[in-house]
Amino acid sequence: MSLVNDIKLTTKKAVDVLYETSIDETGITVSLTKPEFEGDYTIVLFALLKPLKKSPDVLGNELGNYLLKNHSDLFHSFNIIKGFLNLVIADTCWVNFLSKNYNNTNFGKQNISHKKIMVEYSSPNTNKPLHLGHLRNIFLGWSTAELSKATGNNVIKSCIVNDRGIHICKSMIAWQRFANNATPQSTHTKGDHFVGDYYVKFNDEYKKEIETLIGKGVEKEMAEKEAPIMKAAQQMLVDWEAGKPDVIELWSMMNSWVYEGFAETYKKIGADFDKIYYESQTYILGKNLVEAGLEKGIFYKEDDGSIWIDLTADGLDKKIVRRKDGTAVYITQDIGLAVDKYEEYKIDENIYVVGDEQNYHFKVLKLICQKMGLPSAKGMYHLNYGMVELPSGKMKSREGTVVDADDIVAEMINIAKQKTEELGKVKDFNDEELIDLYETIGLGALKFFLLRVDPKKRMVFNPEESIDFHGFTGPFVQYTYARIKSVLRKMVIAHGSWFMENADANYELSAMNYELLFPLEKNLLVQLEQFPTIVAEAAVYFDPSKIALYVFNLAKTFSSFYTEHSIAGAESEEKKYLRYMISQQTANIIQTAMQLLGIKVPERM
RNA sequence: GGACCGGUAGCUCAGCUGGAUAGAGCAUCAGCCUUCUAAGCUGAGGGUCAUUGGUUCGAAUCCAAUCCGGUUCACCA
Repeated sequence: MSLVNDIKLTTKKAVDVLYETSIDETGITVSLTKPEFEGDYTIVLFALLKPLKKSPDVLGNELGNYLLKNHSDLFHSFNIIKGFLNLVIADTCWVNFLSKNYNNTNFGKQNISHKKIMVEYSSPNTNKPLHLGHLRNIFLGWSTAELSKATGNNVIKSCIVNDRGIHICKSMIAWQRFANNATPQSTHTKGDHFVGDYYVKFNDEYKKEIETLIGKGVEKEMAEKEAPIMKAAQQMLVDWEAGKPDVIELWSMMNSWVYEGFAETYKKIGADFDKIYYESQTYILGKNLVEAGLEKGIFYKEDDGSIWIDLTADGLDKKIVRRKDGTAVYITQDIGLAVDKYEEYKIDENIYVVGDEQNYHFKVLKLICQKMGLPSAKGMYHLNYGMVELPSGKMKSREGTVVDADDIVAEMINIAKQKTEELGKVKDFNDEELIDLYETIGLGALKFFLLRVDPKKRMVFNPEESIDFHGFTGPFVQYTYARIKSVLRKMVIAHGSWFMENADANYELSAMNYELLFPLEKNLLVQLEQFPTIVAEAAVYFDPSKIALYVFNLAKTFSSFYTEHSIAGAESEEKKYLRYMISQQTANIIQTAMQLLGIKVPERM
């Protein structure tokens, strides 16, 4: 139970007793007291004035006096400024909180929700390597899943591999024609990059063929349709769905190259999945469902044989669900997959982490599932996020402006290496420890950068200015953690671990009085206490940026505190224990918060 | 054209379920390492919260209109 909640509930009770009026505690606004006023938390009285027919001063005084008298364990004093009732929380309350939780490495994790949730993320196409946009997706999906777990849910991380479709056929055609049987091994190229090169090659050839046709006097639109290489790709898709052995063989071989490449990247960035779906396996179920829907009259057939659904009555358009040549489109397999997931896991919620450019697609998908009466429609939620853009605008693979995932990861790690070497603080590390540290910092910087902004908003990445290691960044938080751990190690050496681990027992709570906590100590305690609330909020809104912001602010406050007050050399034994406990809990929370973002923290850096 | 999303400091972003004088980081400038790690700390400058109107005790926050930017409405995925 959070302190803010306690304040709300006691206030509700106070109003009940004092005025015999029942109010909803969610209607009580409790906020942090502004630094320029005395107090920790503030009850905003305006909303209560009318129903209780009181002036701000009278209500504030009556309420304040009641709270003080009946909850002296919680409140120390109060003051009223205009319509704001500022409450000073009792120091014993803070210290009790601290001694109860400072050694709990799971503090912040809670058991308040019990749903079965699938989070689908990453979901790559197997025709090209991952790029920066995928990284935002992956970090967001992974973190969201962990946040959901941290509030008690049973979470299944899943991934749909888009391993079939016309785009895959494009790489296949290009490889057939231009590769001379080259392989990733023979060219020493990472498999996903290798296949991606042929996807690019296809588009180059396609463009050339269009130009040739236009040169012969063919209309542009016609040329795009009739280019031989495109025809070949389309034929290959038909052959694939028909199960033509040589096509299937080529397809499996090229996909296996891509999977090897992806596996390497996933391992590097710490992505993992409990269940992997392949579109090549779900699309048939989708096609069958379309067939069934056609019989039920949910879909209709055009004269050319294509199958559609008319959503104009719902304010949307008509949507194709099967091509005239009988092959499945993107949405066909998504219908199948939704059913598949539900049948196997009976999930309460089915979260799709997919970019906001597909908002319309998911609106349509959910609507189709609803119209088909599928139980899986209910829990569908499209967790959409904004695109990662360059200062010049959208990343475009055709213009070569895509920031490759492997490249940016390698670059971040390299920058971490350079900076670490410049600072020269870990000269005694062996090679293994160094590599580990560079990865921790480099990936920490990258993940934090991508997770610190509201997922819903599109974000700009400027490759010219490399990602910062100062300020609101992963390395700053990691550095704060390393500094805390350094102090804690020294204190354990000086006092012995048993002594420090039982700091609360050695600390005389009774000696506390209000003047004892310095502002920075108090600020830290206030922030530490809020952590579980932040975790719950971030989980509910699927928003890791709330964690990033919180942990940064915590680290910032700690850094000020660290500069202002000595921990190991505190002015009294009491203060030493107090600050030890504060430091210990801050470290624990930083570690937990960063873990929820998928970021490791180093003991030294 | 329809639908949806966004516009806050030079730049990148918080704040948006209405509350006190709108906050961070970067960049700029000025300070701080014989004291627990300076990837740090302290301070300064920097704002018509796109515009206009409305709702009310109170609006960056809610509503409407307008302007600007984006996404989408594919027999691509």
